[in-house]
Amino acid sequence: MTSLFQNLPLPGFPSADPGASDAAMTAASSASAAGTRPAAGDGAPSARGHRAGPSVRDPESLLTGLNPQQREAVLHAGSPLLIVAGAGSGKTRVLTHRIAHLLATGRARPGEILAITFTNKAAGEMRERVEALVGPSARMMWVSTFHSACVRILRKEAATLGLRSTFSIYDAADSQRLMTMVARELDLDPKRYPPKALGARISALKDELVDPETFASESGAASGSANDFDAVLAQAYTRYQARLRQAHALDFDDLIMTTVNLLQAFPAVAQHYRRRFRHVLVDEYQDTNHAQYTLVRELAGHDPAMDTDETDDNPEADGDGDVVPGELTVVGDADQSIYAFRGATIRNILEFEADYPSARTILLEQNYRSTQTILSAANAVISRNPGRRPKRLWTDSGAGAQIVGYVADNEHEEARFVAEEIDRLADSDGVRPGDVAVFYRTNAQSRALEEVLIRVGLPYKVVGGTRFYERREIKDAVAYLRAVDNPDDDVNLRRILNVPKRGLGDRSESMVAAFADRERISFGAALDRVDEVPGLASRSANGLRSFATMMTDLRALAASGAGPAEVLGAVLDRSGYLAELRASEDPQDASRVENLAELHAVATEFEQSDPEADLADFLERISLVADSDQIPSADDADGAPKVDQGVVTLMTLHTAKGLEFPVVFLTGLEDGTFPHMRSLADTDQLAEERRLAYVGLTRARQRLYISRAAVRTSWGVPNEFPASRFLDDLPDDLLDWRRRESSMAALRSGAGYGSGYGAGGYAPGSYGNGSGAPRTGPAKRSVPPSPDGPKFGSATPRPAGDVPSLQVGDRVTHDAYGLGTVVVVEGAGPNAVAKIDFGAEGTKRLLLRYSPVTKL
DNA sequence: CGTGTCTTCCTTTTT
DNA sequence: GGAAGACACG
Repeated sequence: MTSLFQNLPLPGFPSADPGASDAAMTAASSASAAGTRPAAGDGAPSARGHRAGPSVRDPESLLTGLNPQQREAVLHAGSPLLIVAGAGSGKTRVLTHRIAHLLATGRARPGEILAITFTNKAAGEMRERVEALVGPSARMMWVSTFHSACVRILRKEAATLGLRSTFSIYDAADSQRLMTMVARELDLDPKRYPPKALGARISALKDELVDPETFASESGAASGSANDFDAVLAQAYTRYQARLRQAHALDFDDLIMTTVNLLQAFPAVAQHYRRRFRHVLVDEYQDTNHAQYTLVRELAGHDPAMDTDETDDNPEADGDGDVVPGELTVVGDADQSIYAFRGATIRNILEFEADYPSARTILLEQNYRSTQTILSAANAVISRNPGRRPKRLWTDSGAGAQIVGYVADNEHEEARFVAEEIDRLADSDGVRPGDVAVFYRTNAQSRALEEVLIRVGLPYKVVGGTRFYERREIKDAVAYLRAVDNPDDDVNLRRILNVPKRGLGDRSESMVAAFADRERISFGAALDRVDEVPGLASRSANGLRSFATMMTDLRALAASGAGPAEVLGAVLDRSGYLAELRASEDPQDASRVENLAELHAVATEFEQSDPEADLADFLERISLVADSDQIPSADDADGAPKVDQGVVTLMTLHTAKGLEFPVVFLTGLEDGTFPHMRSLADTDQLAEERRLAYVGLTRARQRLYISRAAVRTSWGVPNEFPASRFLDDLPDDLLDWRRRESSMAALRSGAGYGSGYGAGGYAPGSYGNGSGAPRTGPAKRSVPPSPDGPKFGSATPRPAGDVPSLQVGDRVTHDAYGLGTVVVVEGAGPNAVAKIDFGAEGTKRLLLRYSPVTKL
């Protein structure tokens, strides 16, 4: 989110940030934090570092307590710097001290610093910590996410690009709706060209800075030599961008790409920012994609092949010629790169030295977070990744407790174990709920955990998942606000046209749309001319007219200076949205009302923290909130008046990056769950899963638990999963298994089902330690399910030898789908995946080990 | 012509 | 077990 610098003036005119509360937007949990912050403009530091006035801090004192490498990283000057920071190696400390040192020595002024992080939370923390070191002047730095920084630049320079400075920002859901509209307009068969797939490809293209024209010519679409899909994609991309432009909107990827385009097309603009940002610092560099990488280069200046040292007292090259490049510092860890799926490329960090030949690299390997046991486990897992630069974390803080392992029969049992263990730790070690985090691979896994936590009464919070801003009622309300703010925002306008129901269906909508198309105006503009739209039934016309009037009135209200909260109130009122929900019997609708009240509270708070802000500012802020921005912090009282015990935090492994907890539960360690099914067949993806495991393991400070469920129900069907291959990598002596195998496995081996397993089978007691045996499912399909075991037999894994070896064209039969033909085979052996066409049943992608498929 | 229910996908991970 | 689209009904 953008809150931390919400009120910073645009580039070039530094002034104080009134300190808008950073935690205010933490979605559902928002209510608490804001009120405790200093009011806008009172100039008091919001954090602990109470140094009145422009504190001139002794630079030397900033080095105390740092190890030699950290110290070096703080002091380095004169060339690009890569800090390879292992997990828990004090990276944030180094970054903040480096910034503070720059300021304290006068090498930089606050306004000359641009620090980029991936999450707003990280940005807020960094700002607070620098401020604690050097005082309020720190507020003049730009500390923000890539996306927020780009929004700021784009709003300032909008005119240069012929863009409205009040452009809307489309989030993922908006983009997809727009893509669907585009696909329909182009009459695309949604089976062959799913809007989602098109959207994903377009997003990837933007990450690579490929614009529609370039794609059309490079893919051959322009010359007709492209394959079908690319030709369609080129068309869709072009149209999608046109629609965005027409709506005065940018999607997430545009924010970066457009900024890069701006800087590249207008050297004067680029120079302006280069002159301003003498120090560019990028956190989590391993997660940058190509567009972000280029953006950094544009902002920091290309490699200083020049070695004219940029001396301390002449940081400004006020020449008329090229600006002397600023100093670039990047921090990252290739082992923690977990966003390749969305375009991040490790290349950026691996080849930093090639990109910037004069770069200096500093390695931070000493870990200040975890016990040696935890680090050894993490090292063991990550060292299995091929082609990585060797790096070994170490600590001098001692071995600590063993890692506790647990094999549950199913996900409910697993959750019960987690809850009981948290309870036990509270009694025996005084562990508070707030000290504990539970991680999982996919959001869907949170459900079983939540059920148990509710039952035992442990306070918890799920971070991410069905996010506040993705709930239907919130999206609806926000769509209203967006449409009020930007009359040309077709996507949002059309979303709410018939919400709540006003008798305006597809028919009316498409007529208006057709009219808008013909007149080359936006949908919103067409609404204001309803009377000219041909062929409308009078009932529809009336409905449309009163809708248009309502929107006009709401816009007038917003223009008259009403704050976001007031506009929101008016929207909910006049649209009848609230009335409809209130009248409903559905208990779900009651909670929707509550959520809307929550949104209203957020808006009110926003208004109070910043009386100047208008609707557009509010919308911008809520567009850029991230999951990790809602992580409960210690001072986030969240309605707990008693001694603050905090709450257990549930989140995905991805969200967990950058965080640490005294106690960590890593759940769902099953092949197919984690590593995820869809990555089993691909080495690169598997390597990323392994890094994800590494990230998860290294979050723990003192205690680490790993667990798996033998049977896990995913979308209705209980499936049996074998132990995760990552468990094999953990040295036996680090582990204390509380339960080694599931009841079923014990039954099988104990009851003599073990014969016929061959080398791949499990001997009792050998669970989870690396015997080097090939990974196979422990199950034999003929075993009858136990009473509370899986009731659906179709997905029981089988020993490696049993997996049918299929070839394209083979005829097969499936227990549930019947006869089919193999279309594609991916991978081989136990992890082979086949696409099979079952005719009327459709084409399915099946992991053969789990599928009751028989070759005919 | 609009609304309600039935079916189909789905789920990696996110700014 | 959920949301979005397809289809049939009023």
